[in-house]
Amino acid sequence: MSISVRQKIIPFTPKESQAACAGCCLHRLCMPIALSYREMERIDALIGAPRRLRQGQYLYRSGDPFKAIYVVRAGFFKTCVLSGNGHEQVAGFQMVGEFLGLDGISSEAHTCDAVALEDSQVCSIPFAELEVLACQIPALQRHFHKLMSREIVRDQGVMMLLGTLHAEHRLAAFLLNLSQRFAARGYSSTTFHLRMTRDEIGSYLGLHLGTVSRAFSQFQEDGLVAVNLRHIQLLDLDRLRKALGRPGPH
Amino acid sequence: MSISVRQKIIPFTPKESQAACAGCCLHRLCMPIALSYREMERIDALIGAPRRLRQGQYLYRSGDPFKAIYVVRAGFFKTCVLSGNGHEQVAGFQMVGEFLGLDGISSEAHTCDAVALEDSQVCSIPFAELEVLACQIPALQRHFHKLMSREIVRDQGVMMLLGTLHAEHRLAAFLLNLSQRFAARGYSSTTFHLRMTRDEIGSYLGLHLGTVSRAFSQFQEDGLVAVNLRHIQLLDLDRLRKALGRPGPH
DNA sequence: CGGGTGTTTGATCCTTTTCAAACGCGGTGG
DNA sequence: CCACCGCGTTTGAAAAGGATCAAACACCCG
Repeated sequence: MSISVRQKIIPFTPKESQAACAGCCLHRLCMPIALSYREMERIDALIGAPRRLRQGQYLYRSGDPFKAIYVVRAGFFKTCVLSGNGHEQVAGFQMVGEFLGLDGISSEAHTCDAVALEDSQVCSIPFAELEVLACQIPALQRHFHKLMSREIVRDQGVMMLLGTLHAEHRLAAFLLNLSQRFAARGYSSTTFHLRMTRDEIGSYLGLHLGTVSRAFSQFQEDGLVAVNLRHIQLLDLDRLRKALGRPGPH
Repeated sequence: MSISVRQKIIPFTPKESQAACAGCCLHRLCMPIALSYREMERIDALIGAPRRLRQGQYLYRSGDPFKAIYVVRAGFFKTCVLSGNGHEQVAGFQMVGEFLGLDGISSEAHTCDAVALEDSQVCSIPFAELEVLACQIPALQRHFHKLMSREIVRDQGVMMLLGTLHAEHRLAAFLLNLSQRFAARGYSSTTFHLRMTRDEIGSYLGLHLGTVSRAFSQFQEDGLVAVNLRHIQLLDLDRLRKALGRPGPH
C-alpha cells in the first residue's frame, strides 16, 4: 500500500513538482490523518504554491494582519515575541512539518515575528477557508484542534523548563528535544547542525549567551556531547536524559 | 434590550436557576458572540448542571482521559504541570469565565492537574459534541479557535516573563494581570484577595516563595502596594506599570 | 588576506536560592 | 474565652548560580 511507503521514515527532500499535499511526502508530518483522495484534493485546492524565504527573511511580523497559517515545507524558523520594554525573546524554533502562525487567530493579527534561519519554504493555508473546510471534513477539524492543543502543551513544557530548571538542565532538555524532532524527520538523533546562534538559544532558554556557551563546554568536558560551533554530536543520550532528572532550583 | 443589561459590568453571582447559558450572566465572558436563541439553546443542551468542587479538590489530573473542556462558573483554579523529575509548576490561574482543559485535546488525555483554590463551580462542555456543534455554528467554531489561540498567546507572555524579567518585574506583571482580569469581571482593579499561597505564586513566576515575599515587602516599602497576607491593594498602578518597562537580565 | 560575526573564556558583581528562625493568623479543644 | 497548634508568611545571613563586561579567538565570506 502506498500509505505504508509514505510513512517510512526517510529524510525529506520535497521535489518541486510536489507542491500539492496529495503528492507531498511531508503530509505524514503536517497532516497525518486518513483522508479520501477527494478530501485531499480539496485541501490541495486551499494551498497555493509554496512560498520561498531566504535566510533572515520574515514570514510575518508582530502586528501583521492574520490571514493564514503556515507549514514549514523546508528549512528552519524561529518565532520571537517582543515585550513591552523592547526586549525580545525567542518563543520557539520550527522545523519541517511544523506549523507557524497559530498565535494570530485570537486577535486576527500576529503577535510574534517569524524569521527563516536558513533558506526555507512554507505552505500557506488561508485560515478562513480552512475553517470552512474543517466543518466539512471532521477528521481535518479534529486534526486542527489537536494541533492547537499540542502547541499549548508544548508551551507548558517550555514554561516548566524556564521556571524550574538550571542552566545545564535547560540546555540538555533543549538538545534532547531537537534530537527527538530530527529523529522523527528521519535525520540522525545524535549528530546535527544547529541553525541558531548561541544568543538565540539563550534567548529561548532564558539564559545569557555566555551561560549557554559555558554549559556546552561543561557537557563536552563531561563527555556528554561533542561540540564544534554549530555542529553537535550527542555522545550519551542516556546520561543526558539523566541530567534532567536532577534537582533544579526551588 | 436584555443584551445591554447583560453586558453591563457587574460582579457575577450566578443564581442556581441560571445553569443554562442562555440565562447565565457569565456568557459575555465565556461565549461573547452573537447567537440566535435557537443556537444558544443547542449549546445549552450540551452543558449539564454545573459541577461543584470544594477547595483543594481536583477537577482533573494529569493522565485522566480527556472528555470535556470546562468553564469556571464560580471560584478560582490553578493548573499544575509535573515535570519528569517529580517537580511541579503552576502553569496558570483561572478565574470566572476562563477555560480549563484545552491541553487535553492533543493526546486525548489531560497533561496537567486542575485544582480548585476555593469552593468553585464549573460548566462541562463535552468535547466531541462541541466539535459537532462547531461545524454547524460557524460563529461558535470561530470563537473556539480564538479561545485556543488566546491560550497560546497567553503562554507566550508567560514564557517572556519567565525568560526575561527580574523577580520584582515578574511580580508586578502578575499583579497587573490579576488586576486587569478582576476589573473585566466587575471587581475592583486595585483591591483584591489572592486565592493562592506565596509558594504557588512563586511556582508560577519561577521564583522561590521567599523571593516573592521579599518583592512584596519591597513594593510595600516603595509605596506601590499595601500588602496584608493575601489582601492586596495596588496603590499606584502607573508606577507599577512603569516598573515593567525596566531592564531585566540579558 | 582582511573584516565581520559568532563563540569561548575569565574575573567580578549582582540576583536569587538556600537554610533557618521567628512571627502571625486561624482553627481546635479545653 | 483562652491556650495551643499548624500552616503560611516574613525576614536574616550565607552561598550558589548566572549576568555582565571585556578580551581573545575561530570561522566564514568577500
